[in-house]
Amino acid sequence: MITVSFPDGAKRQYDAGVTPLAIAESISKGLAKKAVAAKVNGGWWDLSRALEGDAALALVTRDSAEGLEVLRHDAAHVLAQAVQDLFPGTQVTIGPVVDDGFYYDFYRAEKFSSDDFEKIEARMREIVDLDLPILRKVWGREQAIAHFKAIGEEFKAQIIDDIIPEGEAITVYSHADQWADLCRGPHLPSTGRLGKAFKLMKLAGAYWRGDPKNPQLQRIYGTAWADERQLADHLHRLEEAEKRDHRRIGRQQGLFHMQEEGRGMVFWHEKGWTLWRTIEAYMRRRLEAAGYTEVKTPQVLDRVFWEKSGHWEKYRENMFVCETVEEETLSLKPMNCPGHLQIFKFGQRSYKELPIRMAEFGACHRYEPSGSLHGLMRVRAFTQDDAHIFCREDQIEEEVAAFIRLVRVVHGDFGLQAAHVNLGTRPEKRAGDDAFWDKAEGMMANAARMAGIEPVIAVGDGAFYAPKLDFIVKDAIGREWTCGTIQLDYVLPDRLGAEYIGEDGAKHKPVMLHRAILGSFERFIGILIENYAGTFPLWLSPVQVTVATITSDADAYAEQVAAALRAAGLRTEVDTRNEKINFKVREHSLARTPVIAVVGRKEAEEGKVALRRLGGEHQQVMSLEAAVAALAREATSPDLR
RNA sequence: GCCGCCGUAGCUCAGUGGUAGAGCGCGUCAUUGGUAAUGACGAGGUCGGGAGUUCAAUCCUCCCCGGCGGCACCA
Repeated sequence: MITVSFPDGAKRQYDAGVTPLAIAESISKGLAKKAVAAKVNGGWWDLSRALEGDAALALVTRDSAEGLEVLRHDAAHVLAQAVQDLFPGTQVTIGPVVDDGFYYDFYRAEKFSSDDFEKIEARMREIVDLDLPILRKVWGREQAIAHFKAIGEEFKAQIIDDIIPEGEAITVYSHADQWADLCRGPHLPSTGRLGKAFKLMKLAGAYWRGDPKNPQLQRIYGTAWADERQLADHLHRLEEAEKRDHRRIGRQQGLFHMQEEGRGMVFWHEKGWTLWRTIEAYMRRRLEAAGYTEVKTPQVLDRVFWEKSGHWEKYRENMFVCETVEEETLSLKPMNCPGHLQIFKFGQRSYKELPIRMAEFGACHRYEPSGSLHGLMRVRAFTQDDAHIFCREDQIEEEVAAFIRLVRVVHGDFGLQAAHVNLGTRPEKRAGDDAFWDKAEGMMANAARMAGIEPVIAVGDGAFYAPKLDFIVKDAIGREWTCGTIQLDYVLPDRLGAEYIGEDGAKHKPVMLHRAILGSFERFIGILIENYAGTFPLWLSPVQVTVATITSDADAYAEQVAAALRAAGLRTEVDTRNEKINFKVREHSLARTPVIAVVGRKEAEEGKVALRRLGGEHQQVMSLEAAVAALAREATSPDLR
């Protein structure tokens, strides 16, 4: 007999060799049905794998996050079997679980097409219906390599050879005797338990082990859920997210466009640019209040300059380089930092001036790989809300902490919820010894704690010269975006010879903090469009009020109303077209105008306006003065409230 | 950059080996209507670009460009 203890503290006796599935059945039929795997003494365990000794057992059910992972992993295996059944000669590689689903990478000379999905899904459903038992076997290393080589699975053999450490048990899971895959597990007791709430989603290319020098594989993505309802919900969420796509809304609302002669470059139309300028004016005020000064540095600088900064050597591939008729070689700036250092170095600096917080809305150009471009999210010409804080080492923590507080306020003002803060620690390839990194990472973590935040450690994610903090926010539908960063830098000030005179009269090197809150205006506006789904709050909306007339008798009065609103700083348009009010209301509502001020003969006579809020069903009739005052108050930027 | 898919009117999309269609939008005219579509008429396309096959290509083939989804990249 063995003793099995449960998460709630209960203990029960079973015969040795009992399986978690049998235990689940002994507790309740429902539990047994919902179970997909188990945790034994904290580690994953198959439901059908016998327990030989005392154990702490937790059953994992299909409706839990961990249970879904097991399901998805099995879905990947069933996909792989289906593909190999239908397309003999296809080699399998790996098939992990990802957010919302799974994928499997295949190697096959012929191309898959999404037209094949239907056939593959049908075969997957057959495999589920067959309810094949999933069997776990432990093999010796040589046996496993020999087996996979013998059946032509070169990639699998390579995984064992290269990735799995000597001495580690090699487990193979099979679907009855039909199909087998190298896998760590755990897996369901049989394929029937997977259910049919899965769907193949898309086809993509991927490199074997992520390296472009390796063979190109074909990746099939799928999604899988505990039941049909969850699958339907997921597909619905995808549709909703697509409706928020900033490229679509940007076109619909006339915010911006891009065209092929300027890949990765944005043509900002009037409304989009208004949004930009509103954000910029807001940021300028926030920065000024936080003790920043603003500068502007050249767009194009000589090659020699970039050689000194190190960019010519390290960043050349991403730079837009141009030649002049006088045979100079110049480059558009990919970053603002070297420029800011020139301003710092101009004349002599005293420790009394530090910290210097030097901001620039710096327009940068980077030659990004063509395949990485994506709407406003990844562009080749962008404007950073950049700043560099030059300070003494003992000022770092305080500056970083103050920055974190500023970031939080700004993100909140744009309706973005703080998710977490990542501390990127020492990468493999790095400058500086361990003592330096210990100290630098410690300072960043400390600063975060000073601002009331426990950072999440992102191992190896730091810059090569120092650690950084990245700020992750959540948008209105729960998607996460990395927005805002602060990076420590001892290297560049040194390399470009920045110094200040200390209290002791000697020269010292300043430390530099690179930081951005929005990142780039382009990307941030893209995020905002998706966060608000194009329905911007009043203070941000490119058009805040549209004055719409009912009859042409009110045209003159409408202009008067608009003039009063504009005088109060409200971005106002007038619609005196010869159209019915229904038509105008519909059109301006679809255009997401926050306020429609309707004026007809009655309002003109009484000096009133009828305000209709976007999405609202009622109108508020009030005097023009009252409307102007109310709207002006509501439209106030959050930093001025 | 690599792999796959896609490219028809301003937008969303249908369609055929015999030089094209819808809805919305746009223009003109009529209509002055009280809170989510007034009606009539009209204009608008080298079917992404180039080459090839064919009596004939928007349709088939190849190359190029671009878009989309991934991968890789993001000192």
